[in-house]
Amino acid sequence: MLIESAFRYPEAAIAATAPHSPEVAALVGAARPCALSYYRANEVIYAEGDAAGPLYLVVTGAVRIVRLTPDGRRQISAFHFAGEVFGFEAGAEHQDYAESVDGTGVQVLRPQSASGFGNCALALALKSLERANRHLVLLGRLSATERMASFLIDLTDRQGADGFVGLPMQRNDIADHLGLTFETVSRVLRTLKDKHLIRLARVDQVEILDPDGLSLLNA
Amino acid sequence: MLIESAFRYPEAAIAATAPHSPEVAALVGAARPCALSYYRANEVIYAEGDAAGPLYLVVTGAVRIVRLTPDGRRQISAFHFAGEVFGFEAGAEHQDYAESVDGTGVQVLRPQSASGFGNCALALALKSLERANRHLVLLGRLSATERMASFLIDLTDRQGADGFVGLPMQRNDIADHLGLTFETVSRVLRTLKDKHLIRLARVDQVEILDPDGLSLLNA
DNA sequence: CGACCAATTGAATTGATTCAAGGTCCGTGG
DNA sequence: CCACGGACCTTGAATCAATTCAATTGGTCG
Repeated sequence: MLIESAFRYPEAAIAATAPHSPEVAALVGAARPCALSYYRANEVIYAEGDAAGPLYLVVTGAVRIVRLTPDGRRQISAFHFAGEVFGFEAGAEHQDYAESVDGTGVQVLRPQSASGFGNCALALALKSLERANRHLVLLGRLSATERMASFLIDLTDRQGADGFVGLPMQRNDIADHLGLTFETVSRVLRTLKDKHLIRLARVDQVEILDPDGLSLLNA
Repeated sequence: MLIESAFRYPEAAIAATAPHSPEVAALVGAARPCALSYYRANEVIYAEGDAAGPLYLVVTGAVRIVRLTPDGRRQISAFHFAGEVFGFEAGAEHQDYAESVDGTGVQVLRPQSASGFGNCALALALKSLERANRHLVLLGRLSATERMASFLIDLTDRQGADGFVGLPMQRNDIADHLGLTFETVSRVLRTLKDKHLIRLARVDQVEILDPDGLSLLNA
């Protein structure tokens, strides 16, 4: 949907491979070695209509998975960070877009032994399904504040950080992920700040001051 | 969550097996024969915390998949009808409830050959994922009217009916699936009726008068 | 420095909810 | 057979959370 070129990068430019979960390690083992691609911000990794098949491992950076309504409204079904796998598709063609959020290194995974790959893929597909199902609750039943609290807690858990959470995506992306407008995202962050639950160290970095307080808002 | 007993029923009481999709047929082939259970309305098929593993094939009736927030708000992540498979779970324990909506026959599927079963399961798990992702767009970005139109079109497609759609679940269930209140569901159905897009033959049966008109509202 | 894009903040609007009556349907018991 | 009770559904009026519209501020890059 945006700029298209995805040029190769010297592997050295990509940070040391993130530690993988057992499921990801198994999948990588069952895949044959493929290109490691680097994308700058807002490039298309695959588009709606592209042939599905290979999976993708995020090595560095962040990826957003995007669906558009016919009239252009946007829903980001998920973000993926280093160590996570995306690209699952039921049919022959992708129904969504995968785009880099920031500078992003992506490893393509193609099946080596068909059966082994499939079995590893199942575990990860089920994780994606679980994620999606939890997000359905968020979109269907949580208030704006609760959505943001959930999102921040989720990011904290996945980034395994020290109380700081990176927000590499812009407010608009967060809004389209949480089913809100970017103005509301901005306002909610302000109220969380006013309640001393978070601190906005930078526009793209949040410090979690009170994880328990945030959890109470979570749902 | 509700009444617990699930008694066995004579197989004859259950209508002739619905024609299965190729994926479902393959899964049934790779499963060892297991109990066919009958549930009356609003019984629990599995609960949050129950051990995951087996899959379930809906033979007759309808099933709802439910998640609850800590304070009791409810999101129905999916409905399943005859010929559909549910019960996918990433971890060892279910994170949601499966409940019968009306009188429902369910076939339990347990792996016979581990690998064959897993490969068949992947295709169906991906279908569930695709469904969930489409529902994310509905919850995140569609208006109440659009949600209802989408829901009715989806049911039409899945029930393969002649312009009539059964609504075996009550308004409250529809609301908790579409992220609305039951009053809003009622009101939206009224406005669709006033626009001559549908007719409420009975409270649980909708006639689609103008599929194209509905599709225009779809998104 | 100036231009541009993203983020914040404020004020007015609105779609959906909440609260509150009724109405309909159906099974049960007199 | 019909009256009653309860569960579900419909409809109306008032409210509210989030959006829309509109500036303004902040940050980055040539």
